[in-house]
This record gives sequence, structure tokens and C-alpha cells, in this order.
Amino acid sequence: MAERKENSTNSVNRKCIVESNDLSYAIDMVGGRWKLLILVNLEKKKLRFNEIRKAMSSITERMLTLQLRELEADGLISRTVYAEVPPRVEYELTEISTELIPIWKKLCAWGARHRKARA
Amino acid sequence: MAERKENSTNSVNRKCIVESNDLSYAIDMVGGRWKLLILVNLEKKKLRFNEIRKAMSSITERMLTLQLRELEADGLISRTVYAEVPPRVEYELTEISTELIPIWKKLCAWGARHRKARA
DNA sequence: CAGTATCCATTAAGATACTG
DNA sequence: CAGTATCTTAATGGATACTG
Repeated sequence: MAERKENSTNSVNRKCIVESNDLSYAIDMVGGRWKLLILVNLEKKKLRFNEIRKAMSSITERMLTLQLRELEADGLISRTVYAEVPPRVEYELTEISTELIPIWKKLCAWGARHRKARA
Repeated sequence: MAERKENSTNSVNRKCIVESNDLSYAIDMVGGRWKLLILVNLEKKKLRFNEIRKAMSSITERMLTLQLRELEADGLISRTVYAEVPPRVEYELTEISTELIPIWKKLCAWGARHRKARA
């Protein structure tokens, strides 16, 4: 995430799984603790850095920055900087991540069912 | 996964996110590099340890064991031991993980679209 | 066959302080 | 406001050898 050794076995392993399989590719893109959560928060409307932060109370600034950068690099969010003082930066979903909405809704429903079943 | 300190900030953080949110709960259950991949392999039919291993060429025995244990603990696969020599153990999907199939198919399709869009 | 055990490498996550 | 920088700990992943 931060600095990744390109040639660790781990990286190579990951790369080759991801390349050979669309599912892994998707998970790689959106997996982890924070990414989908960030996207969910952006579903209704575009948000500014601190708005996202407040919406996800337990994330640190550092983590939020890192995750936003990766999401941006993967084309899942867009970042718009307004040349104002104080600075304003807005994040919003892109077309491709919008397509993900129905999928995470289903996953969410599944999670609820599953949780209930084990309670 | 292996030995987790129960009271690290990280664990606490994770626990509380997972508890408050069905989506995170679902991701926690099925996220990571290997879990969905294992489930996918079990979709068509039940498999033995080494069959899964061969199907996922790059996983190590240790990782496979760990992931299978977690999946079992979460009720996503069932494990049947046959009292034979040599030992035979079969893994198969449970009802709740079967419900996941249409979801991962969609995710897979999304991954393919996304990948294409950026190629 | 179906795993365990051990030890080490890599990566993710967090606290805190600071800046344009 | 919207981040960086730095340092530290925790968690995950892997190689290899071994066992009931």
C-alpha cells in the first residue's frame, strides 16, 4: 500500500492470481477494510475529505488518504480540487464504481441474513 | 488469522466496524486473497484437500489450511472426515455460501468490464 | 492424504506531529 | 482544509520440514 516491494513472492503471487481471474481482480480493487465503506459513503453525494472522515469515525487521516489515492488510481472515484482558500477537494463515484452499487447492496443483504442465521 | 492479539487497537477497530455494518461483516467473512477463490472451486462439486490445492496452484498448504478453518468456522463450508486409511476429507459449500454464488458472478462480470475499460 | 509446526518476510494499520 | 511525514505495532503470507 505504502511502499510495496515489487518482487516479493507475495506480490508476484498476488499479481498472477489477479491477472488470471476477474473475481480476484475485483476483490483486489475493492477489498480491504475501508474501500467499499468509502464508496458507500459517496453513494448519495460527493463529499469532501473531512466529511468522509467524519462519516467513518474510526479511520485515521493517513488511512483515508491512502485508500482514496488507491481508489482514484483504480478509477473508482474522481477527485476534484477547487482553487479556493481554504482549499476544497471533492470526491465522487465514477461510472464504473456506480455499477458496483447493486452488487454491494446484495452483499450487504447477504451479510445481514448470514449474521442473523448465526445469532 | 494465526495468533491475533485480541486487544490491539486494530482488532478493536475491526470488530466495531464489522459489528455496526452488514457490508463490512460480509467483507470480513469472505475477503482476503483466497476465500472466495476457494468457494468458487467448490461451486461445482465437493473437493478434497489436495484437489483444492491443485486447483489453486499458488496457495501453500499452510494458507489453505488456515483459510479452510476460517471458512468452516464461519459456516461457509462444511468439512466431512471419512474414517478411512488413507484419510479422506471432503469440503463442500453450505446453504449460506451457495447464496453467495450469484453475487460473486456479478462481481466477476464487473471485474471483467472494469479491466477491459482500462486496458 | 491431510494436515502441523516453526521461523521469517512482507504488508497493513495506527498514533502523533506537522504543513501549504 | 486537506493532507504529509515518521515511527511503531499488528497481522498476513510464505518456505520448509515434519507427523498421525
